Amino acid sequence: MRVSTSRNGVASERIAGALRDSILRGEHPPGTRIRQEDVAAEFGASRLPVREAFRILEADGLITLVANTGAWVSRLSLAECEEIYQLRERIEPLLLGYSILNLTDDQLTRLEELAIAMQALRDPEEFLRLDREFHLLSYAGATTAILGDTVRRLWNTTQHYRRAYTRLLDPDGNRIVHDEHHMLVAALRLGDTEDAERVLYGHIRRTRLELARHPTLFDP
Amino acid sequence: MRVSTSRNGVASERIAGALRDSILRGEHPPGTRIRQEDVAAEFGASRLPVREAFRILEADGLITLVANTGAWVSRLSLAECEEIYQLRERIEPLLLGYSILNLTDDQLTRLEELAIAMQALRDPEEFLRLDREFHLLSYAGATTAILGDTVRRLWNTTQHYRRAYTRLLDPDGNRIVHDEHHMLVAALRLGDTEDAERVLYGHIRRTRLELARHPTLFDP
DNA sequence: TGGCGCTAGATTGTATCCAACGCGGGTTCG
DNA sequence: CGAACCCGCGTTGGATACAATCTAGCGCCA
Repeated sequence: MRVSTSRNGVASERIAGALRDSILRGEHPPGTRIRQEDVAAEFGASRLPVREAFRILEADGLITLVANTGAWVSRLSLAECEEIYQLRERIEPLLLGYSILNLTDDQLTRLEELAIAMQALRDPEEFLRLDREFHLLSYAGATTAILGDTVRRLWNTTQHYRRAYTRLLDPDGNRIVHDEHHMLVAALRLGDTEDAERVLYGHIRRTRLELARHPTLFDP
Repeated sequence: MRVSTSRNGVASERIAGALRDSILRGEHPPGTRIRQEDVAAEFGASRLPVREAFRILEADGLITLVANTGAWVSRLSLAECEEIYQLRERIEPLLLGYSILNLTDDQLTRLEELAIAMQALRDPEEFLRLDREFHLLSYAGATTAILGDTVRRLWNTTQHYRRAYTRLLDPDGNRIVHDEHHMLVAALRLGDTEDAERVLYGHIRRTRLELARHPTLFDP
């Protein structure tokens, strides 16, 4: 999965990238209004590239545009979030299958490091970062374009709720998450596609069920 | 699945919608360059809303933008098309599962009409239109937002290649397609989710394998 | 007192104008 | 004769200026 580097120096894409990152970092929680002029001033540009950036982010599902009215950071209901997780359950094993046989030894080593490092973390923000790196790295062997982009979009739209969930979690109580990560690494090392896909499926599914047990995360 | 009607009168979205339709109708085959000024003149607008429309269509995967250079109607390789079909195999049964129990009698009747009507058609263009209506209607009972949009995007990006494939097909030789459609309708009528999902999976998978037997469709 | 309509301000949508970038043809030099 | 460079044109990218639309707050009236 090719990580789309800031493809070119065009302002609208730079702005879209920076805005995306700041939303993913949680600097603008769902429901926050984003004004064109504010963003334009922040980046020293006119409102024109900002509008194009908004279109890009709308397509990413990160913001919601209403004509003649404005832009807001997208909000998910619990039902929508479950929908996305069910999508992920079915898609990500496929992507992993494309990736598994092309992972290098260095990447496998890094995956194992990440799985170990995550166990010791107490800061939810750090966990979120490493967990994202872990899973996206496990897809790095896939050369697919559409599939990879789709998965990354699903990760992005749910990032805020993953953060909220991680926050209220006991850092020591989610041992099963780490077990699953280690099982995944083991299967990847063996090149055991079937096992890797099944572990990943269960990992995502379990998270979906956990999320559903905390509906208040989705209250406005 | 809610069909997104032209949400509002904003020029950029009207233009995007009209351009999308004309691409889906095959008026601009993959690889065709699309100039901002031409489109602006066609719609009696300035280039500004056209640029926003391009961003929308780029996110749809219908056109490909290159900074400072231009926009082209997106082209798919065989590998990418297979990727999309594998995605569809996994996603559309899920969407169908959301839909099946909410389909009305009228919708089921219409589905049966479509399945019958398609058998008699000799014009590939007509077949394409009805086949699309058939499948999207079978998802009409689903209230999901993200899932429905994702599926529609996958249909849109592959539309041209479905057309090309349909064209070189003997109208009488694809009897199995119609059998599958009828089996699907029967399962939907019974509310047999498992059977409906399996038939749909096989339908999409078989089409993928057929496409793979015609690699020349994807030559530039 | 509560609901409705109106107006002023803010915010978004569009058009016109200028700058920057890429591509292609022609020329020149090895 | 071929290849590299350079310049000019066409196309896209961006900024400013103006029009259209929405929201919020106020006053009026039942």
